[in-house]
Order: sequence, then structure tokens, then C-alpha cells
Amino acid sequence: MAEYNPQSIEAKWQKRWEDARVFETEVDPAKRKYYVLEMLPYPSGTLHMGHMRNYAIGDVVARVKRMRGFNVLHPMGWDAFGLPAENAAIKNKTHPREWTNKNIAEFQRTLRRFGFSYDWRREISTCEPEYYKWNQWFFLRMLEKGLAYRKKSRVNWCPKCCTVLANEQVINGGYCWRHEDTLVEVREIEQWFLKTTAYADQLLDDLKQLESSWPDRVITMQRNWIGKSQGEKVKFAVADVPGLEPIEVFTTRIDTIFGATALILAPNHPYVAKLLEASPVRHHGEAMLARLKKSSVKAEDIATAEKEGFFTGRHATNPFSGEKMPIWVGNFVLMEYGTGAIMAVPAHDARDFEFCKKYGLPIRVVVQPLEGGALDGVTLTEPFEEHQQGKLVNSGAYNGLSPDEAIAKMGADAEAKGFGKRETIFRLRDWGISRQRYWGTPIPVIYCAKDGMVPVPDKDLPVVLPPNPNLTGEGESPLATTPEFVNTTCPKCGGSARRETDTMDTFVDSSWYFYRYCDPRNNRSPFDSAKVAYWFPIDQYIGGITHAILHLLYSRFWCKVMRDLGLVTHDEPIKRLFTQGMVLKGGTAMSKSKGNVVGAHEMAEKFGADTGRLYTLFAAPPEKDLEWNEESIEGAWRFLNRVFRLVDKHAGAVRGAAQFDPETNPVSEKERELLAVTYRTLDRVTSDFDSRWHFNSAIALIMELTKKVYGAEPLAEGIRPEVRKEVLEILTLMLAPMTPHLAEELWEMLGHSDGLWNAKWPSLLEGGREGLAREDQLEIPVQINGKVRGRLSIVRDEIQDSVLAAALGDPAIASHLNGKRIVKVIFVPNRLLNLVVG
RNA sequence: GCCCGGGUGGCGGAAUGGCAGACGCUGAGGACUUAAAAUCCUCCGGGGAUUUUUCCUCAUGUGGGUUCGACUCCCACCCCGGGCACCA
Repeated sequence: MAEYNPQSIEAKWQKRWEDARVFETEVDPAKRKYYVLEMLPYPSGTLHMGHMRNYAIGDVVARVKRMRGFNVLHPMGWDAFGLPAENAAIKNKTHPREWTNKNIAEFQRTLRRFGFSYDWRREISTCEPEYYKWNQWFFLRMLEKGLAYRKKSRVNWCPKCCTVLANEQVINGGYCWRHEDTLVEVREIEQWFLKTTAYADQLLDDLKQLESSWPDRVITMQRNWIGKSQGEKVKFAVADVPGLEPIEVFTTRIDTIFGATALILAPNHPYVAKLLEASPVRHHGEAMLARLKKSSVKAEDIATAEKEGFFTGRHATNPFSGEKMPIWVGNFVLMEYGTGAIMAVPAHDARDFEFCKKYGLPIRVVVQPLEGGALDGVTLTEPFEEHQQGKLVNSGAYNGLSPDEAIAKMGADAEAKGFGKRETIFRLRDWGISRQRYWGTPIPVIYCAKDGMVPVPDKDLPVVLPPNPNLTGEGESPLATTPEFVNTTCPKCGGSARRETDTMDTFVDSSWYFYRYCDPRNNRSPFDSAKVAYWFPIDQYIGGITHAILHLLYSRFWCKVMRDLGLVTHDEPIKRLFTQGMVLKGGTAMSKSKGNVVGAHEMAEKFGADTGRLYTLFAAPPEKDLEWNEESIEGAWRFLNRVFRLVDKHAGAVRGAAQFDPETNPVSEKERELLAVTYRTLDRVTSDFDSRWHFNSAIALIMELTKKVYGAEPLAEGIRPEVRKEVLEILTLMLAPMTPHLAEELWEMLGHSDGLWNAKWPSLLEGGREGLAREDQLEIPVQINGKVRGRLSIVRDEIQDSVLAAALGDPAIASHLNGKRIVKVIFVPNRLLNLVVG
């Protein structure tokens, strides 16, 4: 009797798949395509079971689709640029490339050990010049279109990374995304930006296309991040400083403008200095300003900080009422949003209320609730913000209007009179991509004393990283201190010039990598558009929720840019997105730094890849977090052993048997029962795989079926070999997407010389299986007033009258009726009978 | 504060408005064995009645509602997790 030995079985089939090039795919217009992709890993540390779960989910989908006859693209690659490689290189006195390639080799070995069905010919590594050349190429195209630009700006600087971070990489209100304990500093540096804001509207609107196929929370997070607001920009003339242009304010509530009792500027608003110059409160103001600017660096506290500000000594004129109001500076007004100046309407905005209350500024109600009595500013304890239900008061000609009516009318009037403009503003900012580090894509521009900034011509791409950088981990970009890189000649005049020494954010690499998989070795263009047209959009993308904004927003942006460059024709790159749960141990996500990882390779050595795969799929539904349980995995191991023994036991009898043909083959009652269970299991497993992605309950069903046919009796006596074969084959095929190695081995044991990889997913619709799946004798519950009081055996499709008669004849049920009158009979054919008694 | 998730046995979880707790883990008991491991079988939400068999009853965070029937749909609240957060 043979024994289940995953180590040898898995090695054997991985070799066969490779030799037969089973997972290699090409464009084939005759076949329906399916592109399934897991987010590419950053090759650092070791792969643990959290990663494996992600890839196991993708592999199930890929394998099921392949069995369904799809032409499946399922590639893998490496997000190989990044800071950890550089830091590790400095620490270990090696080269980032060396460290990265060592990790890639290790990752590859582990992924191969798990038998994931990747087309390895398409493997890409973003740190190779053949790849990052195209980052540079795209950058140049964006430069031509004005979508890439350089400006000096306040940026987020992480003192530990020694580099600038994108807004998206600043988390928890001011901390670095890689160093969660390190506060980000604000610095002024010349930076390269990509104009994501040019696509703000499209990025928002096209979310509609994704609503039914992306998780709600990802859509919501992106929507909030883009943060569209519609309102008015209103000009307030400065009354007591001659020659100063009016101050522009952004508001979504122009209807409350008569309630404005102050104008408040951000501390770094350019007007503040001008207003303070020669102001009677200049000294106090400047002292306060220095204080506010200092405290505003601590981004962490901004949300909770107490509102603070000071009066500039100057006044502005309300363009609607002509009223003069004081101009203040307030720490809660952000220069980065809107115009950096607001009108304070304390009666109808909580923040303004808090500020004005503190400094004794007047509070004037301009929207009265429709019911519940009049409000007045003096007794107001919190602002009235229910703007749908109310009418305007104290607002001159606009009194009596509803706020919505007033917004329309006052907006139009302001525009007509030239002091207002309807405006849509976004929270989204342009994407700062400059990084002052070595291990990334060099930004392909050259600075010449004579010609200024000159793009590197396409023919000179790629701009390759110097092999021997000066890595210190401190100060400016390592490239800046590597003379053989910096010093070059100007492409225009041929004179001596300097290269840009910043590298690109690594999110550039991952913004378009999935296109490269379609045509990974192309050296004339980033990809062949015809190939991309066949494979795109990605049918199923799988990854962690952590990338809900960064990667997934940048990718969408990149797609739209490529579309406008004429490279692709679709608006959105990813049709369906699935965010899988994390694998936890001790309540937190597995990570090397927390020391709670379960190494993937160790798991494969101990139980085999198939057991590891099965367990991660079985222990929880794929979208939920999974707490690792070392005892539970034994259950998966035991189950696979049981399946192996089952097939091994019957293999001899079954191997030579004919293929079962349900249509021409009369079956015995016992065989029929067995087949019915098998087919019904198949039916439910199919739907769990196809539409519901309930892999855990699919496995439960397969376990149940196994239990039914396991042991000596059920499969042996009175069951012909061809029927046994049918049952065992379906069992094997259902397992194949999840435990592919074992399934291949079983398939061979069952007498197939052709690999299971050629087999199709079994269908109930084929050859009379559907008829055999039907049960003729059913047991249904009988309820009285909705409570189950008995069970009844009925014939399939038995009509109500006959079922009711049988129920009334059942003594157990009759005793519950106890002479009471039946008011109503609910009968669901083949499902249940419910008697409502009075 | 706002926006998303989620709350079911000792644990992970199942249940497409129709028998709550499938399947697995743990635990208990038994078979096999000289013994152990492995394997196989039985039991395993609470309370009560009957103490062979079965029946009743409570129970899916809490309180209401819709329905013949609710873990599932609706309303309100509580708790947990995550995201955003002075965005004008």
C-alpha cells in the first residue's frame, strides 16, 4: 500500500508541467482570454504563508479558468527597486542589486516549490534597465504633454528614508509609511511631479465603472482621496491696504456669506506679510505667526490641536453686504486646500464656531430652521448645520430662500458681478515622484548652463544607474555624489552638463508593470498594443487592501495617460479587484520585524505545498483575515492523506474500467445514490468556485463527499468499477485547482497517461449527469407556525394536497395540531410545508 | 466626528428569506496495538423533561419592525476592526 508523499509527488509534477510547458500562454484570438494577476511582491525577507495565501487564491482562479477552456495569462514578477535594498546594501557593504537578486532567487524557489501556475517566461524585474528604460520613456512622453513638471515645493521629508515622500505615503496624520514611528518633516525642495490632478475628474467619474466589481471600501477610499468639492471662489476686497488685490476665498456655502464675521488666512498665505506690514498690531502678529508656523510642522497634532490665531489689524469688505470684517490668521486653515483663505461663518460651521467663540468674534445666524424655533447668535451653543431644512434670514434680498436656492442664485449673482466664480476643487494633489536615493529609475533629464533643462533623447535611453554608487544613506542623492553619473554632455549643445540625480518613486514601476507582462521582452516599445488589446483589461486582480489608494490610484492614472498617448484603448486597467485578508499570528499580520512569520518554505518541507495551499483556502473565506493555527493545518494534512488512501485502494479495480456513460448505462439504486451525491457536490463546488469564491465551503463539500465514499463498504459492494471511477475522477478534478500536485498523482493512479492539466472541468450538463443528480425521494421539514415539528419523506415534485395529507396523517405532527384549526398552508415544492394554525 | 467592514459553540467558520452550528480544530470515550504513533468509530451550544429512545425550550451583540417563516431584509442602539480626518 502506497503512502502519500508530498515531497516526491510535488517535485515530480512540477517537473512534468515545466517539461510540457503547460502554463505558457500566447495570444490566441480563437480562445477566450482570462488575465488573472496577484500584486507583484517586493522581494525582501522571506515569503511567508501570508504571501502564499494570496498566490493560492490567484492560482485557484487561474487553474479553474484553464479547466474551463480559457486562455489564461497568469504571470509573476518583482517590484525590485526600493529603499530596503539600498539600506541593506549599506549595512552589509554590498550592492543593492546583489541583495535584490539574491532575494528574487529565494522568492522564485519558494513560489516554484508551491507549484503556482505562472508563465515564468514572462517574469519581469523592475530594476532591470530593459524595464526601467520604459519608465523613462513614459516620463519623457509626460514631459512633452506637460504632465511632468518641476517645481519648488513644500514636501514631506522622512529623516529616516532620507528622501521625499508622496502625500499618499504619509500616514496616520504625519508619519512615514515605512517608519510608522517617524514624523515626516516639511522641506522646500525642487521636485518632479506628475500631474495626477489633470485626471482628477476622470479618476473620480470612472470609479462608476468599477462599482460592481471593486470592493466598496476601496472605491470609497479613492473617492475620499480625490475629494471633489463644488463651490464658489469669492473675492473679498482688502479695505485698508491700498493696491492689494482682493483675497480669494473658497466656499461650498455661499448661501451663508451674510453670516461671515471674519476672514481667516492660512499662516503661510502669501498675503499675511503684506497685511502685517505697517499694521498697528505688526509686532504681536509676527510673533504669533512664527509660533503658528512652528507648531504646524507637527502634523500629528494638527487634527487635535486647539484652534489658534490672531487679528492682522486689517479688514476686508463682504462683496454682498458691503460689511467690513476683520482679517485673521488661523492655524486650522490649510494653504494646500482651496485658496488658503476662508470666510468664517460661526453660526453654521463647527470649526468657525469654535474659533470665533474663543476670540469673541460675533456670531450671526443666517439660516433659520423651518421648525423648532428661531436661533440667535448669542445663545447658540453649537452651529446649525442642517442646511437642507431652513430658510435664509439676515441676508438682504435673499431672505426667505432655501439654502439650495440661495446657493444657485447667489453664485450666479456673484459671477455676474465679477467677484465670484463657480469652481470645483480637489483634495488630490499632483504626484511627487522625486526621490533622493540610488535604487530607483533615474529621471532622464540633463541640466545645461546654456540650454537649461534638456530631456534625454529617446535614442539615449535607458539612462543606466552607475554600477558603483557612493552609498552612505545620508545627505543628498547618492547619484549626486557619483561623478561618472552626474557629469555628462548636453544633448543640444554638446557642452558639459549635469544629469538629474533624483530617481523615481518605485510606485512608477508598479503603475504599468502588468502591461509589460503581455510583451515582456519588447525592446522597441513598452509593449505591443495589439497584445495588450487582447489581454486587457485584467479580469481579476488580487492583492491587499493596503494598496487601496497608492498603487491602485497611480495605476488608474497611468492607464489614462497611456490611453491619451494612443497606446491602449480602455479607460480602466482592472476589471475586477479582490482584496484578500491577511494571515495573522498572535493577532497581527505576519512580518519579519514582529517575528511571527510562518515561513512558506518550512511549511512546504513539513506538510507539502498542497497541504499549505489547502489550509490557507480552507481556514477562512478569502476576503477575511485568517489567524494561523498550527493544529488546524493537521486537519488539511489528514484530509489529503485520506483522499490518497481512498484512491490508492480503488485504483487497481478502477484503472482499466471503461469511462462511465450515464446515458447508456442503467445504474443500480445504490449506484444512483452515490452518483447523485457526487453530482450535487460538483454542482455546488462549481458555483463556489465560479461565482461566490467560497473556497472554504467548497473544500468542506469535497470533504463531505470524501467521507461518504471513504472506508470499505460504500464504494466497493454493488458499485461497478466504472461508477467508482466516475466518482473518484470528479473528486480528483474538483481538488485539482487547490491541490494540483496531488490531483495529478491521483489522476495518474486512476489510469490516465495524459496529464490532468489537459482535463476539462467536469460538467453536470454532459451526458445525462444532470438527470442522475436529481433526487427522487426527498425529506422536507414540516413546520407549525414556523417551528419544525416533523419531517416528511416525499416524492420529488409531489403536489401540496398529497404532502398535506401525509403530514396530517403523521402522528407526531398531528399531536401538535391538537385539534387547532389550520388557517393557512405555506407549501414550497420540494422545500417545506408550513401550517399556520389559529 | 465622517466613511467602510464585522459581531453565530471552547476555537476557525457554514447556512442564496425555508431544519442554525455544515466542514475542520480542540476535548471526551471506544476499537486496533504488547505499547505508542498512525488509522477507524461515537459524542461534544445552554436549560429542562424522559433518564434505554426521544421530546420540549432558550439561543446567531441589544431592542423593535416586516414576514407564514429572519443569522439573512428594515429601523434604532451597543461593541470590535479598518480607513479618512480642522478639506472650508
